[in-house]
Amino acid sequence: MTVNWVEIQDKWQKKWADAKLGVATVSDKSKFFMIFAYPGPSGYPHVGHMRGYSYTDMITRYERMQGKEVLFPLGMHASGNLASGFANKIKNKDEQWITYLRTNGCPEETIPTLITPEAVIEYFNEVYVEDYFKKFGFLCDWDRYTCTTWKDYEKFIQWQFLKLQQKDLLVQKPYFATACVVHGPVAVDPSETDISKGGKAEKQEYTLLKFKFGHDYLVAATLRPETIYGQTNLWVNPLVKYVKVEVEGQNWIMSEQAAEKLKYQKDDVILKEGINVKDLIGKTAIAPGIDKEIPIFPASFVDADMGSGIVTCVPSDAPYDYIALKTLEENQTLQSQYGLNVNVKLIPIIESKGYGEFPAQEIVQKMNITSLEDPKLKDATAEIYKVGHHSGIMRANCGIYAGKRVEEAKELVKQDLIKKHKADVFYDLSEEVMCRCGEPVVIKRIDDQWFIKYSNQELTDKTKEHVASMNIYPKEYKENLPGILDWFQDRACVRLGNWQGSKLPFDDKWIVEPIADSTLYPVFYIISKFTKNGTLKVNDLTEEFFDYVFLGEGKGKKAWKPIKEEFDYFYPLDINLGGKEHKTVHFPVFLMNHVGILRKEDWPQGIFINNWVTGKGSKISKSKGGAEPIPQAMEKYGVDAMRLYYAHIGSPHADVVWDEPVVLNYKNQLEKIYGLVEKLNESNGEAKLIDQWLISRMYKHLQQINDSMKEYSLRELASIVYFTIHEDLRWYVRRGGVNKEVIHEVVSMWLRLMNPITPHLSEELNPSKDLISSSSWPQVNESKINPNAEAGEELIKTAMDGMRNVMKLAKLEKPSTFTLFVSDGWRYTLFGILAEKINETRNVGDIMKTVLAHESLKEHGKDVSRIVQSILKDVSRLPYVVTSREEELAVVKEAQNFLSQEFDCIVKISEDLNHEKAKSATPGKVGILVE
RNA sequence: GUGGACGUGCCGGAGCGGUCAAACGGGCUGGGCUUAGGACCCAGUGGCUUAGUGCCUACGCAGGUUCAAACCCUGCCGUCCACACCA
Repeated sequence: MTVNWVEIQDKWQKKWADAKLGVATVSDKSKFFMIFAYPGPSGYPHVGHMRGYSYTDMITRYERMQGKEVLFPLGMHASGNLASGFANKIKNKDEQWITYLRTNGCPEETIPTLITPEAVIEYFNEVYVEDYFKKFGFLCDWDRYTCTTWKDYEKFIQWQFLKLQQKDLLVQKPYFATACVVHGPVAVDPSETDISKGGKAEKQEYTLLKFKFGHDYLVAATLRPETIYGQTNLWVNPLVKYVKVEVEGQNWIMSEQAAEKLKYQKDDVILKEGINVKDLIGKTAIAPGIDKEIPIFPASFVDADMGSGIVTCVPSDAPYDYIALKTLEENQTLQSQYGLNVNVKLIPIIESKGYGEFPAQEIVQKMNITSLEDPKLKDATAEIYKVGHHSGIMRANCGIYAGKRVEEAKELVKQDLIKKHKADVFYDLSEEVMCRCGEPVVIKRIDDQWFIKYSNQELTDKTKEHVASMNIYPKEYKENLPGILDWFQDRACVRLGNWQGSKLPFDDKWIVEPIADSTLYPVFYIISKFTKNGTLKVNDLTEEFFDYVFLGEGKGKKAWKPIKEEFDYFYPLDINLGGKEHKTVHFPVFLMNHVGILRKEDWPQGIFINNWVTGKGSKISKSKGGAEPIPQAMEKYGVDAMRLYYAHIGSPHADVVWDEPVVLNYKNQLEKIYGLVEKLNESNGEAKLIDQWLISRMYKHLQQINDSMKEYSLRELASIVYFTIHEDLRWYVRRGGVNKEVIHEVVSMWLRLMNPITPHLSEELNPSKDLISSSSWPQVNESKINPNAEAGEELIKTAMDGMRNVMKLAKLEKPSTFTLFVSDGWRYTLFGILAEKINETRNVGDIMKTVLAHESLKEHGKDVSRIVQSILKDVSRLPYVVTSREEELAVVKEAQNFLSQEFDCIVKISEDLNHEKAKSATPGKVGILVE
């Protein structure tokens, strides 16, 4: 059978739109407001993105069916430089990107127009909504769609920053930013949106040690200031060009490259002259902190691009230093070339776990490293650094730091040296980074950088307290959040340069940085409706207006009343859903801005974290595949199959792998269901015993679903609806169920349960005119839950198994006659004394307590455990409620009918309780005799 | 480094102290249907078995708590993720 999914999708999406199902208005119902972290215009959404988005639609559909007034709005986070990055690639006719646009269905004539950020944003505003969200069946309130680069949004952000300032949550202080030498600040991260190279680079804080050298200073950059006590000499590289520069009135000597970088971090770095390396080697300098004169030696491993191009040598704890020293000691030619007499004694300074006095020496010997070229040196350094940092204790010769942990001493030594002007701070990148424009990226000091004061103790405490009352899924994240909030420090919130975004209201050279302008925005969906429909003009969005609507301050104009009413109705936000990448930045700032600015009753109520869809064996990415374009995927699998895949393949809070055959399986499953429902609809027959079973099962499933949906366990919902119920219905059909009324009742329930995950299928299979998407969730009817009916089916299944087994053993192809011996099991009463307890509770622990407490069982002594186990097994098999033997036999009669058909043979029932087969049968089951 | 998560059958993944040789899918094997393939339907899929759903061995490794542990505790090994102008 083939189902035309595309046609079905289009048909129902149109009907939903016509019925305006997504439109949210103030009503007397209770409300449900949910969003997902809006996307940015970085490209087309891929199968990974659609996962979390789909969850939002599933949850809001579920809540809508619970009778809530649902607000599910959407927007585009276009701030930052994603759009300009995108536009630049098209402008530069980047083949890869143009192909990417084509494969994703961008019309040929549109491609050349996407050369400005504005055009890119506009294009994606359209594409996201029309080709992705609507096509995925999302029931959003499109009247509220917003984009962060629109004028009305800017007004809102400016208000937000005014409030932050008024609440003293903004501060200006120096900042060391990663910046392109031409374009200003850029983001250095693995996604490489701003840069063309070096995404993995880290900003490292070096301590710049100043070695007195005559009237000048040699400056050596180190990541381990605490090791100054072990310094034996300085390293310079004879092949590196060194220069003398004037910095803050002093002369510093460093590599030319370092001086270049330092210009961005210090004022007035004036180049004075080049230095001849030969004038350095063999001389001495005064080491800071220990005030000791140490020699300057040559070493080839010193890199002009790293740090200052001068390295202080600590051979006891730095493998490179140790090997370099060894090499030099053994190289008499080199020594005499520079007139050196190298005879260095190692100084033990750190007590590292598992190592002796000289960890560097030890590890180098252990790893058999003899040359500076050995790549293992890197690992050795990392290992020593790790052990030293982690477990190290400063030894007795380390002055006032003796006995302190390395971790602690590091910071103290640094601070102390800086205070005494014997050191400075220098930032550098751990590897080379290039801007998209081809210029190098450096670390640049910005003096008047604005920060949001997330370190504010009151704000942090209030937020932590609020988190405790929130609904957060998964719960592990709820436990982590307080820690994250404590750790969260002040964060730069504006940037200089040509970015998309809102201007800072009181200092308009700054553009609000994209993370800072996406923190409080759920409130804006209240406003966007009115700016879009013309009720509000951009100029109406004054501080007074926002204060009135969002904070309830002031009297407000009459025209603002309905807007405030909407805000008061829909706020607070019930759930904000976002990927796990948002855990440490987006969600904390989202919370803190709400807490910092809004009234307590408007603080968010919930967070839902969804994990990723990964490619097979690797992260999903545009180049590596796995990023199957959605339009093609929708056609190939159908939207419902994809939604079901998302819901069922794994917990929302675990990563899953995008695996085509698996998605096809889900499509297949849906088609099986489609076929089954069609077949069921043709049924028109008698009521049978099995009807009660089916109805009972359905209500039990519903109960279970309702239970798990309290936590939005979409996987559980999917599992029951698409697999367990499907299986039940197949059994129903197999057992000859044909009751039209029952089928109608069950299918109608089933379709409604399907709506959150596969809305199109549910509508398509619905015979009635009313939309399932606007119907209500089925109600549990406990009186229809019938344990006896279920027990009966259990018996039939067991008898079937038994018969099959017996046939196999007797090697019978087709026996003529079976006799079923009904054991006395239904009234079987484990040890007599337990009967009451078992009837009272099915809880094994409770039964257990009775067993253990009972005198007469003590005789079983040491073997209690075993007895307990056997009792428990029997408990589990006792089919629910003890009834009369007549009822028992009625069920067996049912089995008799069914089994004789199934096996095409004669099935008899014997009531002979003394027959050996009846006696040997497990309680609650049947003994079987075959002839 | 800091913080977090995870490790179950041929595979994906349930189970979160007793109804567990382990749901549900997939794969594989056998049977049915069919001209054939696909789809669909049925059965089987740790080992041994005196056949009684009985015994044994299993849920990364090693211990511990308990009448009872895949599930709780401790240590170890391994995998993955987030860490601040990327949203």
